[in-house]
Amino acid sequence: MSRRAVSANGRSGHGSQGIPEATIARLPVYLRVLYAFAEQDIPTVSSEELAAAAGVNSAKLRKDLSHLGSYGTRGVGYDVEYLVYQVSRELGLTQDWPVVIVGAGNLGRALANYGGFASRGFRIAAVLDSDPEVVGTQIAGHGVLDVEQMEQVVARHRVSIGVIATPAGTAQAVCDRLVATGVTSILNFAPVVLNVPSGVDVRKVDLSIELQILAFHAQRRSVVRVPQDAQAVGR
Amino acid sequence: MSRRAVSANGRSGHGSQGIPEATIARLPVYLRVLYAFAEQDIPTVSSEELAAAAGVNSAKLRKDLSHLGSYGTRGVGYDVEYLVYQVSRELGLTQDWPVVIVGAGNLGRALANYGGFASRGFRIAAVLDSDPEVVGTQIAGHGVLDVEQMEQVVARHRVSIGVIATPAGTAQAVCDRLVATGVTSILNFAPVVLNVPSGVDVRKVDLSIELQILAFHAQRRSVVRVPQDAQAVGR
DNA sequence: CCTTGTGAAGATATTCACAGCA
DNA sequence: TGCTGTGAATATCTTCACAAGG
Repeated sequence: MSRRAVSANGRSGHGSQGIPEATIARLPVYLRVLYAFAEQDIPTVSSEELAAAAGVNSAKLRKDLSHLGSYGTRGVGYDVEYLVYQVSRELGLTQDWPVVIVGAGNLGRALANYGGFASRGFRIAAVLDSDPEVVGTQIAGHGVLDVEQMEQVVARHRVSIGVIATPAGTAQAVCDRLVATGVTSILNFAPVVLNVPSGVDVRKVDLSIELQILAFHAQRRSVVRVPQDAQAVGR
Repeated sequence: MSRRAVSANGRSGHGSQGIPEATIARLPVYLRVLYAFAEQDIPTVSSEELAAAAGVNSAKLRKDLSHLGSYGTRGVGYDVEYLVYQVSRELGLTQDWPVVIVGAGNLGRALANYGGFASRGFRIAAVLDSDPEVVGTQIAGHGVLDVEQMEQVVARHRVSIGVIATPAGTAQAVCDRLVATGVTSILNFAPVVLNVPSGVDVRKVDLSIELQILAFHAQRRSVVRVPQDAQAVGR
């Protein structure tokens, strides 16, 4: 799956320390499901219900949540509102994260228009591109700026998260430049392995890798006909 | 990380059996790097070189490759061409995978235009949408078809991989319908947990989850100033 | 009672370190 | 000699199963 750079054992000084990476990766899913429960005005959920909705088993969910603290009530379950707050806080979503998107092609446009982007904590500070044809056009309410303005944009909006949606060929150069301006978290959609100095966190989203993993399993299925129930599914 | 449904221990009859899931997830990266070496006409690579380019450590790379067989030469390294072939074969990329994309919004368009899509094994059989405004328009050389034609398209092109690029609200319905027509591998871009019967493999790509994981680490970094070298990076 | 929180067991994954072979 | 392939050691993650507690 994805790339992780920072070793994540910074051991925070306050309450919770050393939350496992695998747990971190699931918290956003729990959070989304919790919001769904909240919207239906459901006040409390059991680990069983939450787990089912999130597609994991309940022991795992309980252990995950136990890393944040003891926020449940035995015999009852978890208070939805309260847990939303605690998970949000743990993920750092109680603060605002200005994001800069580099690359205003099809993908950049899709990202800028993606609803879940603006919601809950993330805000597009700017969309940048190097193509003079594209610079100046309007995308999701943002005028596309020239990539030359990266330094000013990052400084002015205190951007710490950069999204790379450029072609593979320019991704490393864009990345270097983002890092040079002080961006320390990068989400990379270009199909290349980025080289970054230590202290910079890179995550990768790669369509073709996902497809290839699917192909592997599909092939496997068609080669050996799997016995009826030698399969497990995420509920 | 991502979701995996099939338990993947089908134990194939021929040479290789039981390749770990973590290894499978890295093979596409190795493959991409190998292609880059091949393009530069480099005939052989050591595990050290390959690992560096792929952003992993060399012991891991060697162990990964050892699951496919003994394709290296001690004292020399791996033959690039040969390894490309072996990895491709293992991933099932020596055959053609027709893919149907459901949802022709910004994201669907971006996916259809994504170059790496058409390359190496994957072929867009059709792009479907339910919006009469969109049906009939042209995307990346494909006329958008009505989602009502899903069954015919899947049958005619023997599609086994479906990509869901619809809004969250309709994703489950689209998924159910794909499954009903016989699609057993699904790549989901909608921010929902899909329910599928056993035997169907779902992978999820979720922008906002990746952002939230980045936010967690970014917050962590800003709260506790990490000692200079208590960090490890993917090269 | 019912459900959380968690030690302990088990399963996977990573890394080390070196034997074995070209 | 140099690099692969791999047992053994370690670290991480998942699952079980039950004590603790509202």
